[in-house]
Amino acid sequence: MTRSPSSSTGLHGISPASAKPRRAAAATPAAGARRRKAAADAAPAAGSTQRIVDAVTTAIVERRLMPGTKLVEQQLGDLFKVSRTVVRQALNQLSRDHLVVLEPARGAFVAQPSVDEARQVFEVRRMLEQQMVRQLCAVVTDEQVALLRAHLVREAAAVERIDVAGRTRLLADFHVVLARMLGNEVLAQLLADLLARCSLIALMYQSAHDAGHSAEEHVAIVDAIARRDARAAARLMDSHLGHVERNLQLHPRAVDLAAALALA
Amino acid sequence: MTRSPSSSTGLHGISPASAKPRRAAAATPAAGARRRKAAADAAPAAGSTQRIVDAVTTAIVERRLMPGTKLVEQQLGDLFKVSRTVVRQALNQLSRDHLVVLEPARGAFVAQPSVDEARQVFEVRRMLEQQMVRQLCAVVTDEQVALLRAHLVREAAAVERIDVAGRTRLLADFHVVLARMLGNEVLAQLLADLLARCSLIALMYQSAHDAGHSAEEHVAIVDAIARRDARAAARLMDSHLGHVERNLQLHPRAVDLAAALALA
DNA sequence: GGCCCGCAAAGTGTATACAGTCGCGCCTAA
DNA sequence: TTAGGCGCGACTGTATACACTTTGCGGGCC
Repeated sequence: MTRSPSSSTGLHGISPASAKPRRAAAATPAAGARRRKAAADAAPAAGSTQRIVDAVTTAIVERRLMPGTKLVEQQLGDLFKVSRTVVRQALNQLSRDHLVVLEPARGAFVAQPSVDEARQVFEVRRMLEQQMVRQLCAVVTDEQVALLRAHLVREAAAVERIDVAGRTRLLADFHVVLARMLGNEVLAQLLADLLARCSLIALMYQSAHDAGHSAEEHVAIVDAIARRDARAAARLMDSHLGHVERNLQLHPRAVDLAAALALA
Repeated sequence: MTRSPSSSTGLHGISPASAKPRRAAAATPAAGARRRKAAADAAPAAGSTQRIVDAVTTAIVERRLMPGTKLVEQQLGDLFKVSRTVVRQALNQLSRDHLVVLEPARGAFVAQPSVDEARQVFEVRRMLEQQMVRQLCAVVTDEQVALLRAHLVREAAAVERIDVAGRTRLLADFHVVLARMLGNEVLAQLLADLLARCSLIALMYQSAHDAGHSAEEHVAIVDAIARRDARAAARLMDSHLGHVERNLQLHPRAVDLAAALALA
């Protein structure tokens, strides 16, 4: 199977499409040695298109681009010093990830996931991840459990030092790591997709997502996996996702706008 | 939420991306009020890009484009009377659906899913669909059951008259219809994605996929759903997917090429 | 005073032009 | 005869140019 040598087994940014090989700049003469990379953020030497995708993705996830914001092509092109052609490719990829919405002849906008969509995404996650941990209990090795615990340590550290960006990424990556341990790349990428959408959702409906609580629940899940207790692991994962979803303010939320307008 | 008014509730072609609004030709002068919808195949009056995506998708699924075939941009552009720009957008979408692989600076090729990938796709389908039918049993209405039975009738008819293309589409759509009945569009699109990949996989590793057998199993699943027997439905769905996967020749299959070469 | 029409600026959709890369065949030399 | 290098053709990647659509605004009309 011809797969490009990207995708180290380690965790990466949230950006869902980034996981795949995608595109590598070829014809750009001057694109060789642009290498900056702040933290563990955007892949440094990716193709022009991917660079834009990553930048916009992290910008959205880190709340620097609010939902509904219009993304003008020429504007982005100027910022990244590329032509609209490349920008359009990036926007297409982003729309594929449901992070931006393309309105024909009107432009690209940062997506505003509806409450329904949010619920549906969580529903799918519950289906997938419950089964995932259940199966993982059957095949997991002690070394893998150790890797999970190492991840939990990093999570705790990020929570401790109030590193919002890092902790968000780690909390999401936890779920992708679980998928990878099943050796199922398809599942992992699917989940990465869903997690990116979850980030955007959480961003819109966030009330007070207690990161510490999530981290604790991750610990409990890993404990269950370590005991190979499939039943408990599945139940814990289910309740974990339930907590995360319930922390969002999507449940009752102004059914009639009369009340909402009265407030304003 | 602002959703374009596409996506009638009815079933559509297999093409996974097609489900989404995507793109509607705007700048084309002659693109005003073309609305036809012949069978349920390729939408005739979609945007230029979508037209190409649909055409290539059905071409792949109907075995008119074999895996590994190179898709030259200019060539497609000539065929569809559009510029390479549009063709490239279409190829990008197709690569997003895993139906074609884009090799940087080399071109686009019809994907050749590996055995591993095939197994992973089926694994994910099993996870999703087992839970799906289980939940469906809890909420399904009698009318929905009637709709399912109607679908089964169409399946049987297609099997009867040996309409290969139609029957392939209907057998796949069955699963998407189930997803839609949960009211979960996210799940439905995810599943549509996976099903398109399955079509390509089946195409590569097809031994003797007995359509009649699949149709019968669909009947059994619907029966279980009609009885609201979640346990049985989940079990039947699992075994159904197991049968489909086992019918593919991916399991033992020439581990060392010595034997393969000896045969040749 | 309010509504409708038309115009101009901004922005998207598509086509075309150009630059760089890959692959293949030919030609040369051992 | 064969291995290796070189050049040319074909094709991809990117930038630019142009056509069309949308939209905000101002003036005329009711």
